[in-house]
Amino acid sequence: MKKNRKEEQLDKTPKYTVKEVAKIMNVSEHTVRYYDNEGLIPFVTRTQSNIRMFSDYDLSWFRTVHCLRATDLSINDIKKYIELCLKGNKTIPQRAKIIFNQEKNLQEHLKELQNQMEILQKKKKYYKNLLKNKITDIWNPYK
Amino acid sequence: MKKNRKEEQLDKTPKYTVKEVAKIMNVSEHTVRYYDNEGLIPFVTRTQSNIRMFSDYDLSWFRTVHCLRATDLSINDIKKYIELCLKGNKTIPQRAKIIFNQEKNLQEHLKELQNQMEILQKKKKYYKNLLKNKITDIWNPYK
DNA sequence: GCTTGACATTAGAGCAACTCTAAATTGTAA
DNA sequence: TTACAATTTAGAGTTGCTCTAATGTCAAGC
Repeated sequence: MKKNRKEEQLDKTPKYTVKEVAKIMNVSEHTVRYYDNEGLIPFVTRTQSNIRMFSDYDLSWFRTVHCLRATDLSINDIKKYIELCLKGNKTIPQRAKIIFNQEKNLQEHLKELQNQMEILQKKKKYYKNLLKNKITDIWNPYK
Repeated sequence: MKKNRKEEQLDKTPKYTVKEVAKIMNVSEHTVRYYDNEGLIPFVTRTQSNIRMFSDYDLSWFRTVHCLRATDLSINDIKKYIELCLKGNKTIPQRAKIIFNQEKNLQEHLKELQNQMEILQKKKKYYKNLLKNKITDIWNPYK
């Protein structure tokens, strides 16, 4: 009872190498090191022979970074967000603003991509017809 | 009757400056010149004082380029696609392959973005609660 | 005619976010 | 102990813009 309180539930014992994190998160090892070097994952530890080891807790930071990056927030702005997180509860309004804004941006981006998808599908149809030798006599701008 | 045949319907008279194209296509003027310099819009003409003037026909090429770019095809691959278009009907199978592949990639990208949207919305909810002072005692990884 | 201002042009520098390479180090296996 | 696989770093390279500086063109106002 009364587990699931605060951060304690996320395991902080080092478990995963760069390679494993890369695989789990579906990014390149280069990218994992790059994010760490940029200070985006704040508490990554090293073995005595200087090898990065990520805990589940580190992974949860990485997931946040990955989400923000995948939705096109700049590395610099992600860094600012992480730093706000580290400053505690008083930065909640600022962080909230960033997240709300990010959701709005993604909404718009998704809409745009869905438009492009329609165009692509018209092109697809056009080529399918061409390949079936139904030469489309009418000019089709979806080349 | 019998209009709408082949390419003839697209007006090739120069009409739009770089600035106007930028506005119509919602990209920067730099980008318009960059695409033209890279040879992605094949028939752009110039005034006697060397100013680019785009026709509706040029715009239709630009729209194709824009669609492919917006769905993350590289400049180089777009160039290849345009060159295939210019080589006529014998390149239809190669072009079709590019478009089909592009549609598949976009499908996957959209799915990924929709996943990220779910995560963002959980974060949003989390922050909304925090701002309402409903302190979430339970640790929420969506910081 | 001359200047001023508004646009265009170019070459090339700058930038973000990777991506890759080379050289060094370490740990493990034969 | 020698070979290998994996890791580290600094730094160079790449892509796709983005911006700047220098130059050119043209119409309007004095």
